[in-house]
Amino acid sequence: VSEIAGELIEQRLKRFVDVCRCRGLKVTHQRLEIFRQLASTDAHPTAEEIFNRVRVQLPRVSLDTVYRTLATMQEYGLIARVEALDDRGRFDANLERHHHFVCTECKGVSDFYWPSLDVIKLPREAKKLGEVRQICAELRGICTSCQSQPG
Amino acid sequence: VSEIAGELIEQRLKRFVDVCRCRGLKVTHQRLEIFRQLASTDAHPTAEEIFNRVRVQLPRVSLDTVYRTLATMQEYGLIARVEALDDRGRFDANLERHHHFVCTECKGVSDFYWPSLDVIKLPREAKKLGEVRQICAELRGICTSCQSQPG
DNA sequence: GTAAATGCAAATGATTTGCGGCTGG
DNA sequence: CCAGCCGCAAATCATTTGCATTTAC
Repeated sequence: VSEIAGELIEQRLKRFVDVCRCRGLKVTHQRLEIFRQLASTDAHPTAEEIFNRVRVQLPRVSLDTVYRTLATMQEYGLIARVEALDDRGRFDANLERHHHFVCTECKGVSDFYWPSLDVIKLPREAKKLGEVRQICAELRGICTSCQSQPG
Repeated sequence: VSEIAGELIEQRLKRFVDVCRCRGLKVTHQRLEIFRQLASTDAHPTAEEIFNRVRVQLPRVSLDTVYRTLATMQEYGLIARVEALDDRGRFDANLERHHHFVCTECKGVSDFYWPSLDVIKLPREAKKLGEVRQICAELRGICTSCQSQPG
């Protein structure tokens, strides 16, 4: 979990605004701020975490707007929804093909890249199940942060 | 999604009863029937689906008992909980190390085995995130059944 | 007999929705 | 202007919990 470069945030925001304009989505303060918060982190926040951050800038925003906005953004391919180990949905503005490391201790999710997985040979048995479009890897283990702070 | 051999079901039930006895879990009708239903399918049913099947044999069973029982069984390593594409939890009596094929159309989950994934070289980047204990692969695509029945 | 398990009903927590008012284009 | 968006409050859906009763061992 680290900072996202301001340059990358700007680039993501630009694309966001462009896509909204092209597709007829209104660029409201709420949508901008929700997207900005998501684009500024790689921590895969939940809707509630995003809500709490957006609140600082827009105190009148409501949690249901955050949910509605995240759902809309996902529909339009502007963000991704991550299925994590705990029950709540988590969101991600990183749309580059990547995989997840999930800490079984703190439930934190980190991204990593693994291009060779896209050209790996699948077991015959798997191919028989259907047409495979994507291979998603999830590494489970203990993150460095949890290793250093036992308990 | 196919039938499970009666022999395998019996084997799973035997282990279930043995583990319950050893660990002091009472072998109730409800627990037996819930486990039997789960051991008899590879369709990764939800709690509600299991409830509906168990109901046929035990009409007085309640949904909360099914939830409680599934949670207990998971704690004792008797079954596994599967995180799927939709929101509800799904359960599995197959405890052999395996991976999942998820159909993005019908949300169905199928098991397959991929032993070579356990000895694969991880990207350096991934190793830096923490101690990897397990690699879980999820293949996403269209299952043969959805391919043949378009719509 | 007794602790654990169950059924019932009510609570919870995340997410969704109906609706009247607000606002970006 | 006005369709789309928002905030509010109430609904929904999966899952959990408190409690009195029943049951496996």
